[in-house]
Amino acid sequence: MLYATDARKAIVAFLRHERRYLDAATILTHLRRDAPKVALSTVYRTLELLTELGTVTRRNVENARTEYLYCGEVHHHHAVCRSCGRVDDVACVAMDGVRRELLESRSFSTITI
Amino acid sequence: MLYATDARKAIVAFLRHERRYLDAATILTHLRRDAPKVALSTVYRTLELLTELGTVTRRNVENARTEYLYCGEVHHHHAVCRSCGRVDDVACVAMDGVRRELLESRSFSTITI
DNA sequence: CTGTATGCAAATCATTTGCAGCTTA
DNA sequence: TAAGCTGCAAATGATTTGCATACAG
Repeated sequence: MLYATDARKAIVAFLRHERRYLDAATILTHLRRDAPKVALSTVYRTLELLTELGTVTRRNVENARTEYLYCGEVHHHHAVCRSCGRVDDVACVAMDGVRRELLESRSFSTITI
Repeated sequence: MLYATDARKAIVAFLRHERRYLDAATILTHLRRDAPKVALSTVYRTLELLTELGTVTRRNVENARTEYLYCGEVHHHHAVCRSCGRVDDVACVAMDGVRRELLESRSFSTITI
């Protein structure tokens, strides 16, 4: 059984509010406001859990770091602004044309976007 | 001035032959055959250099690792096989349709693929 | 109460860096 | 020879793990 602890609530609430990719250390820093004694390891463990639950996605970036983004449970895609990092949801169906184009332009048998 | 050292020659030759993304440790292991005393730090420094020269591209993958791929100097794209990791070059022009599709499907003003 | 989560510190793992000695041009 | 490399070992930085304690259900 999963426990709804304060640390977890705080992390989810924060990620849900900040709709952009963030790394664990940054999340911890922002968390200090309300939950001052949360440990970095707890942030990592929670992010790992949320990723498994499908509530959060990760991406690997430069300098051997990982960034996390809240994205609910329904499958969709993201458009990320290169200057401010803001993330915009893109409906699944909106990618169909792109997929078709890729399939036609070359000899791919399968394409996963 | 750049020196054409044995370590560098061996690394470039190997990457050129293995047309897939590999991490530094793996490259070193394969290198041991001909050049047994090459250090891991030399592999990293060489990969860094080759990346700056545009001969190699990097990608960030799971577990805080970086993988490198030999790709010459001419700008192009890659199609990567998910099962064997083999890489196929995709001419720049072949991506134009994809770019156009993306521009039309949503309100992007700029797209870099 | 009992299974889960947490904080803390120590352990890992990939990558980087300092430096004295070795090579290439 | 001199500028550029190299290996080695130690330093770094992100992430993970062990463990005894604290907490949710």
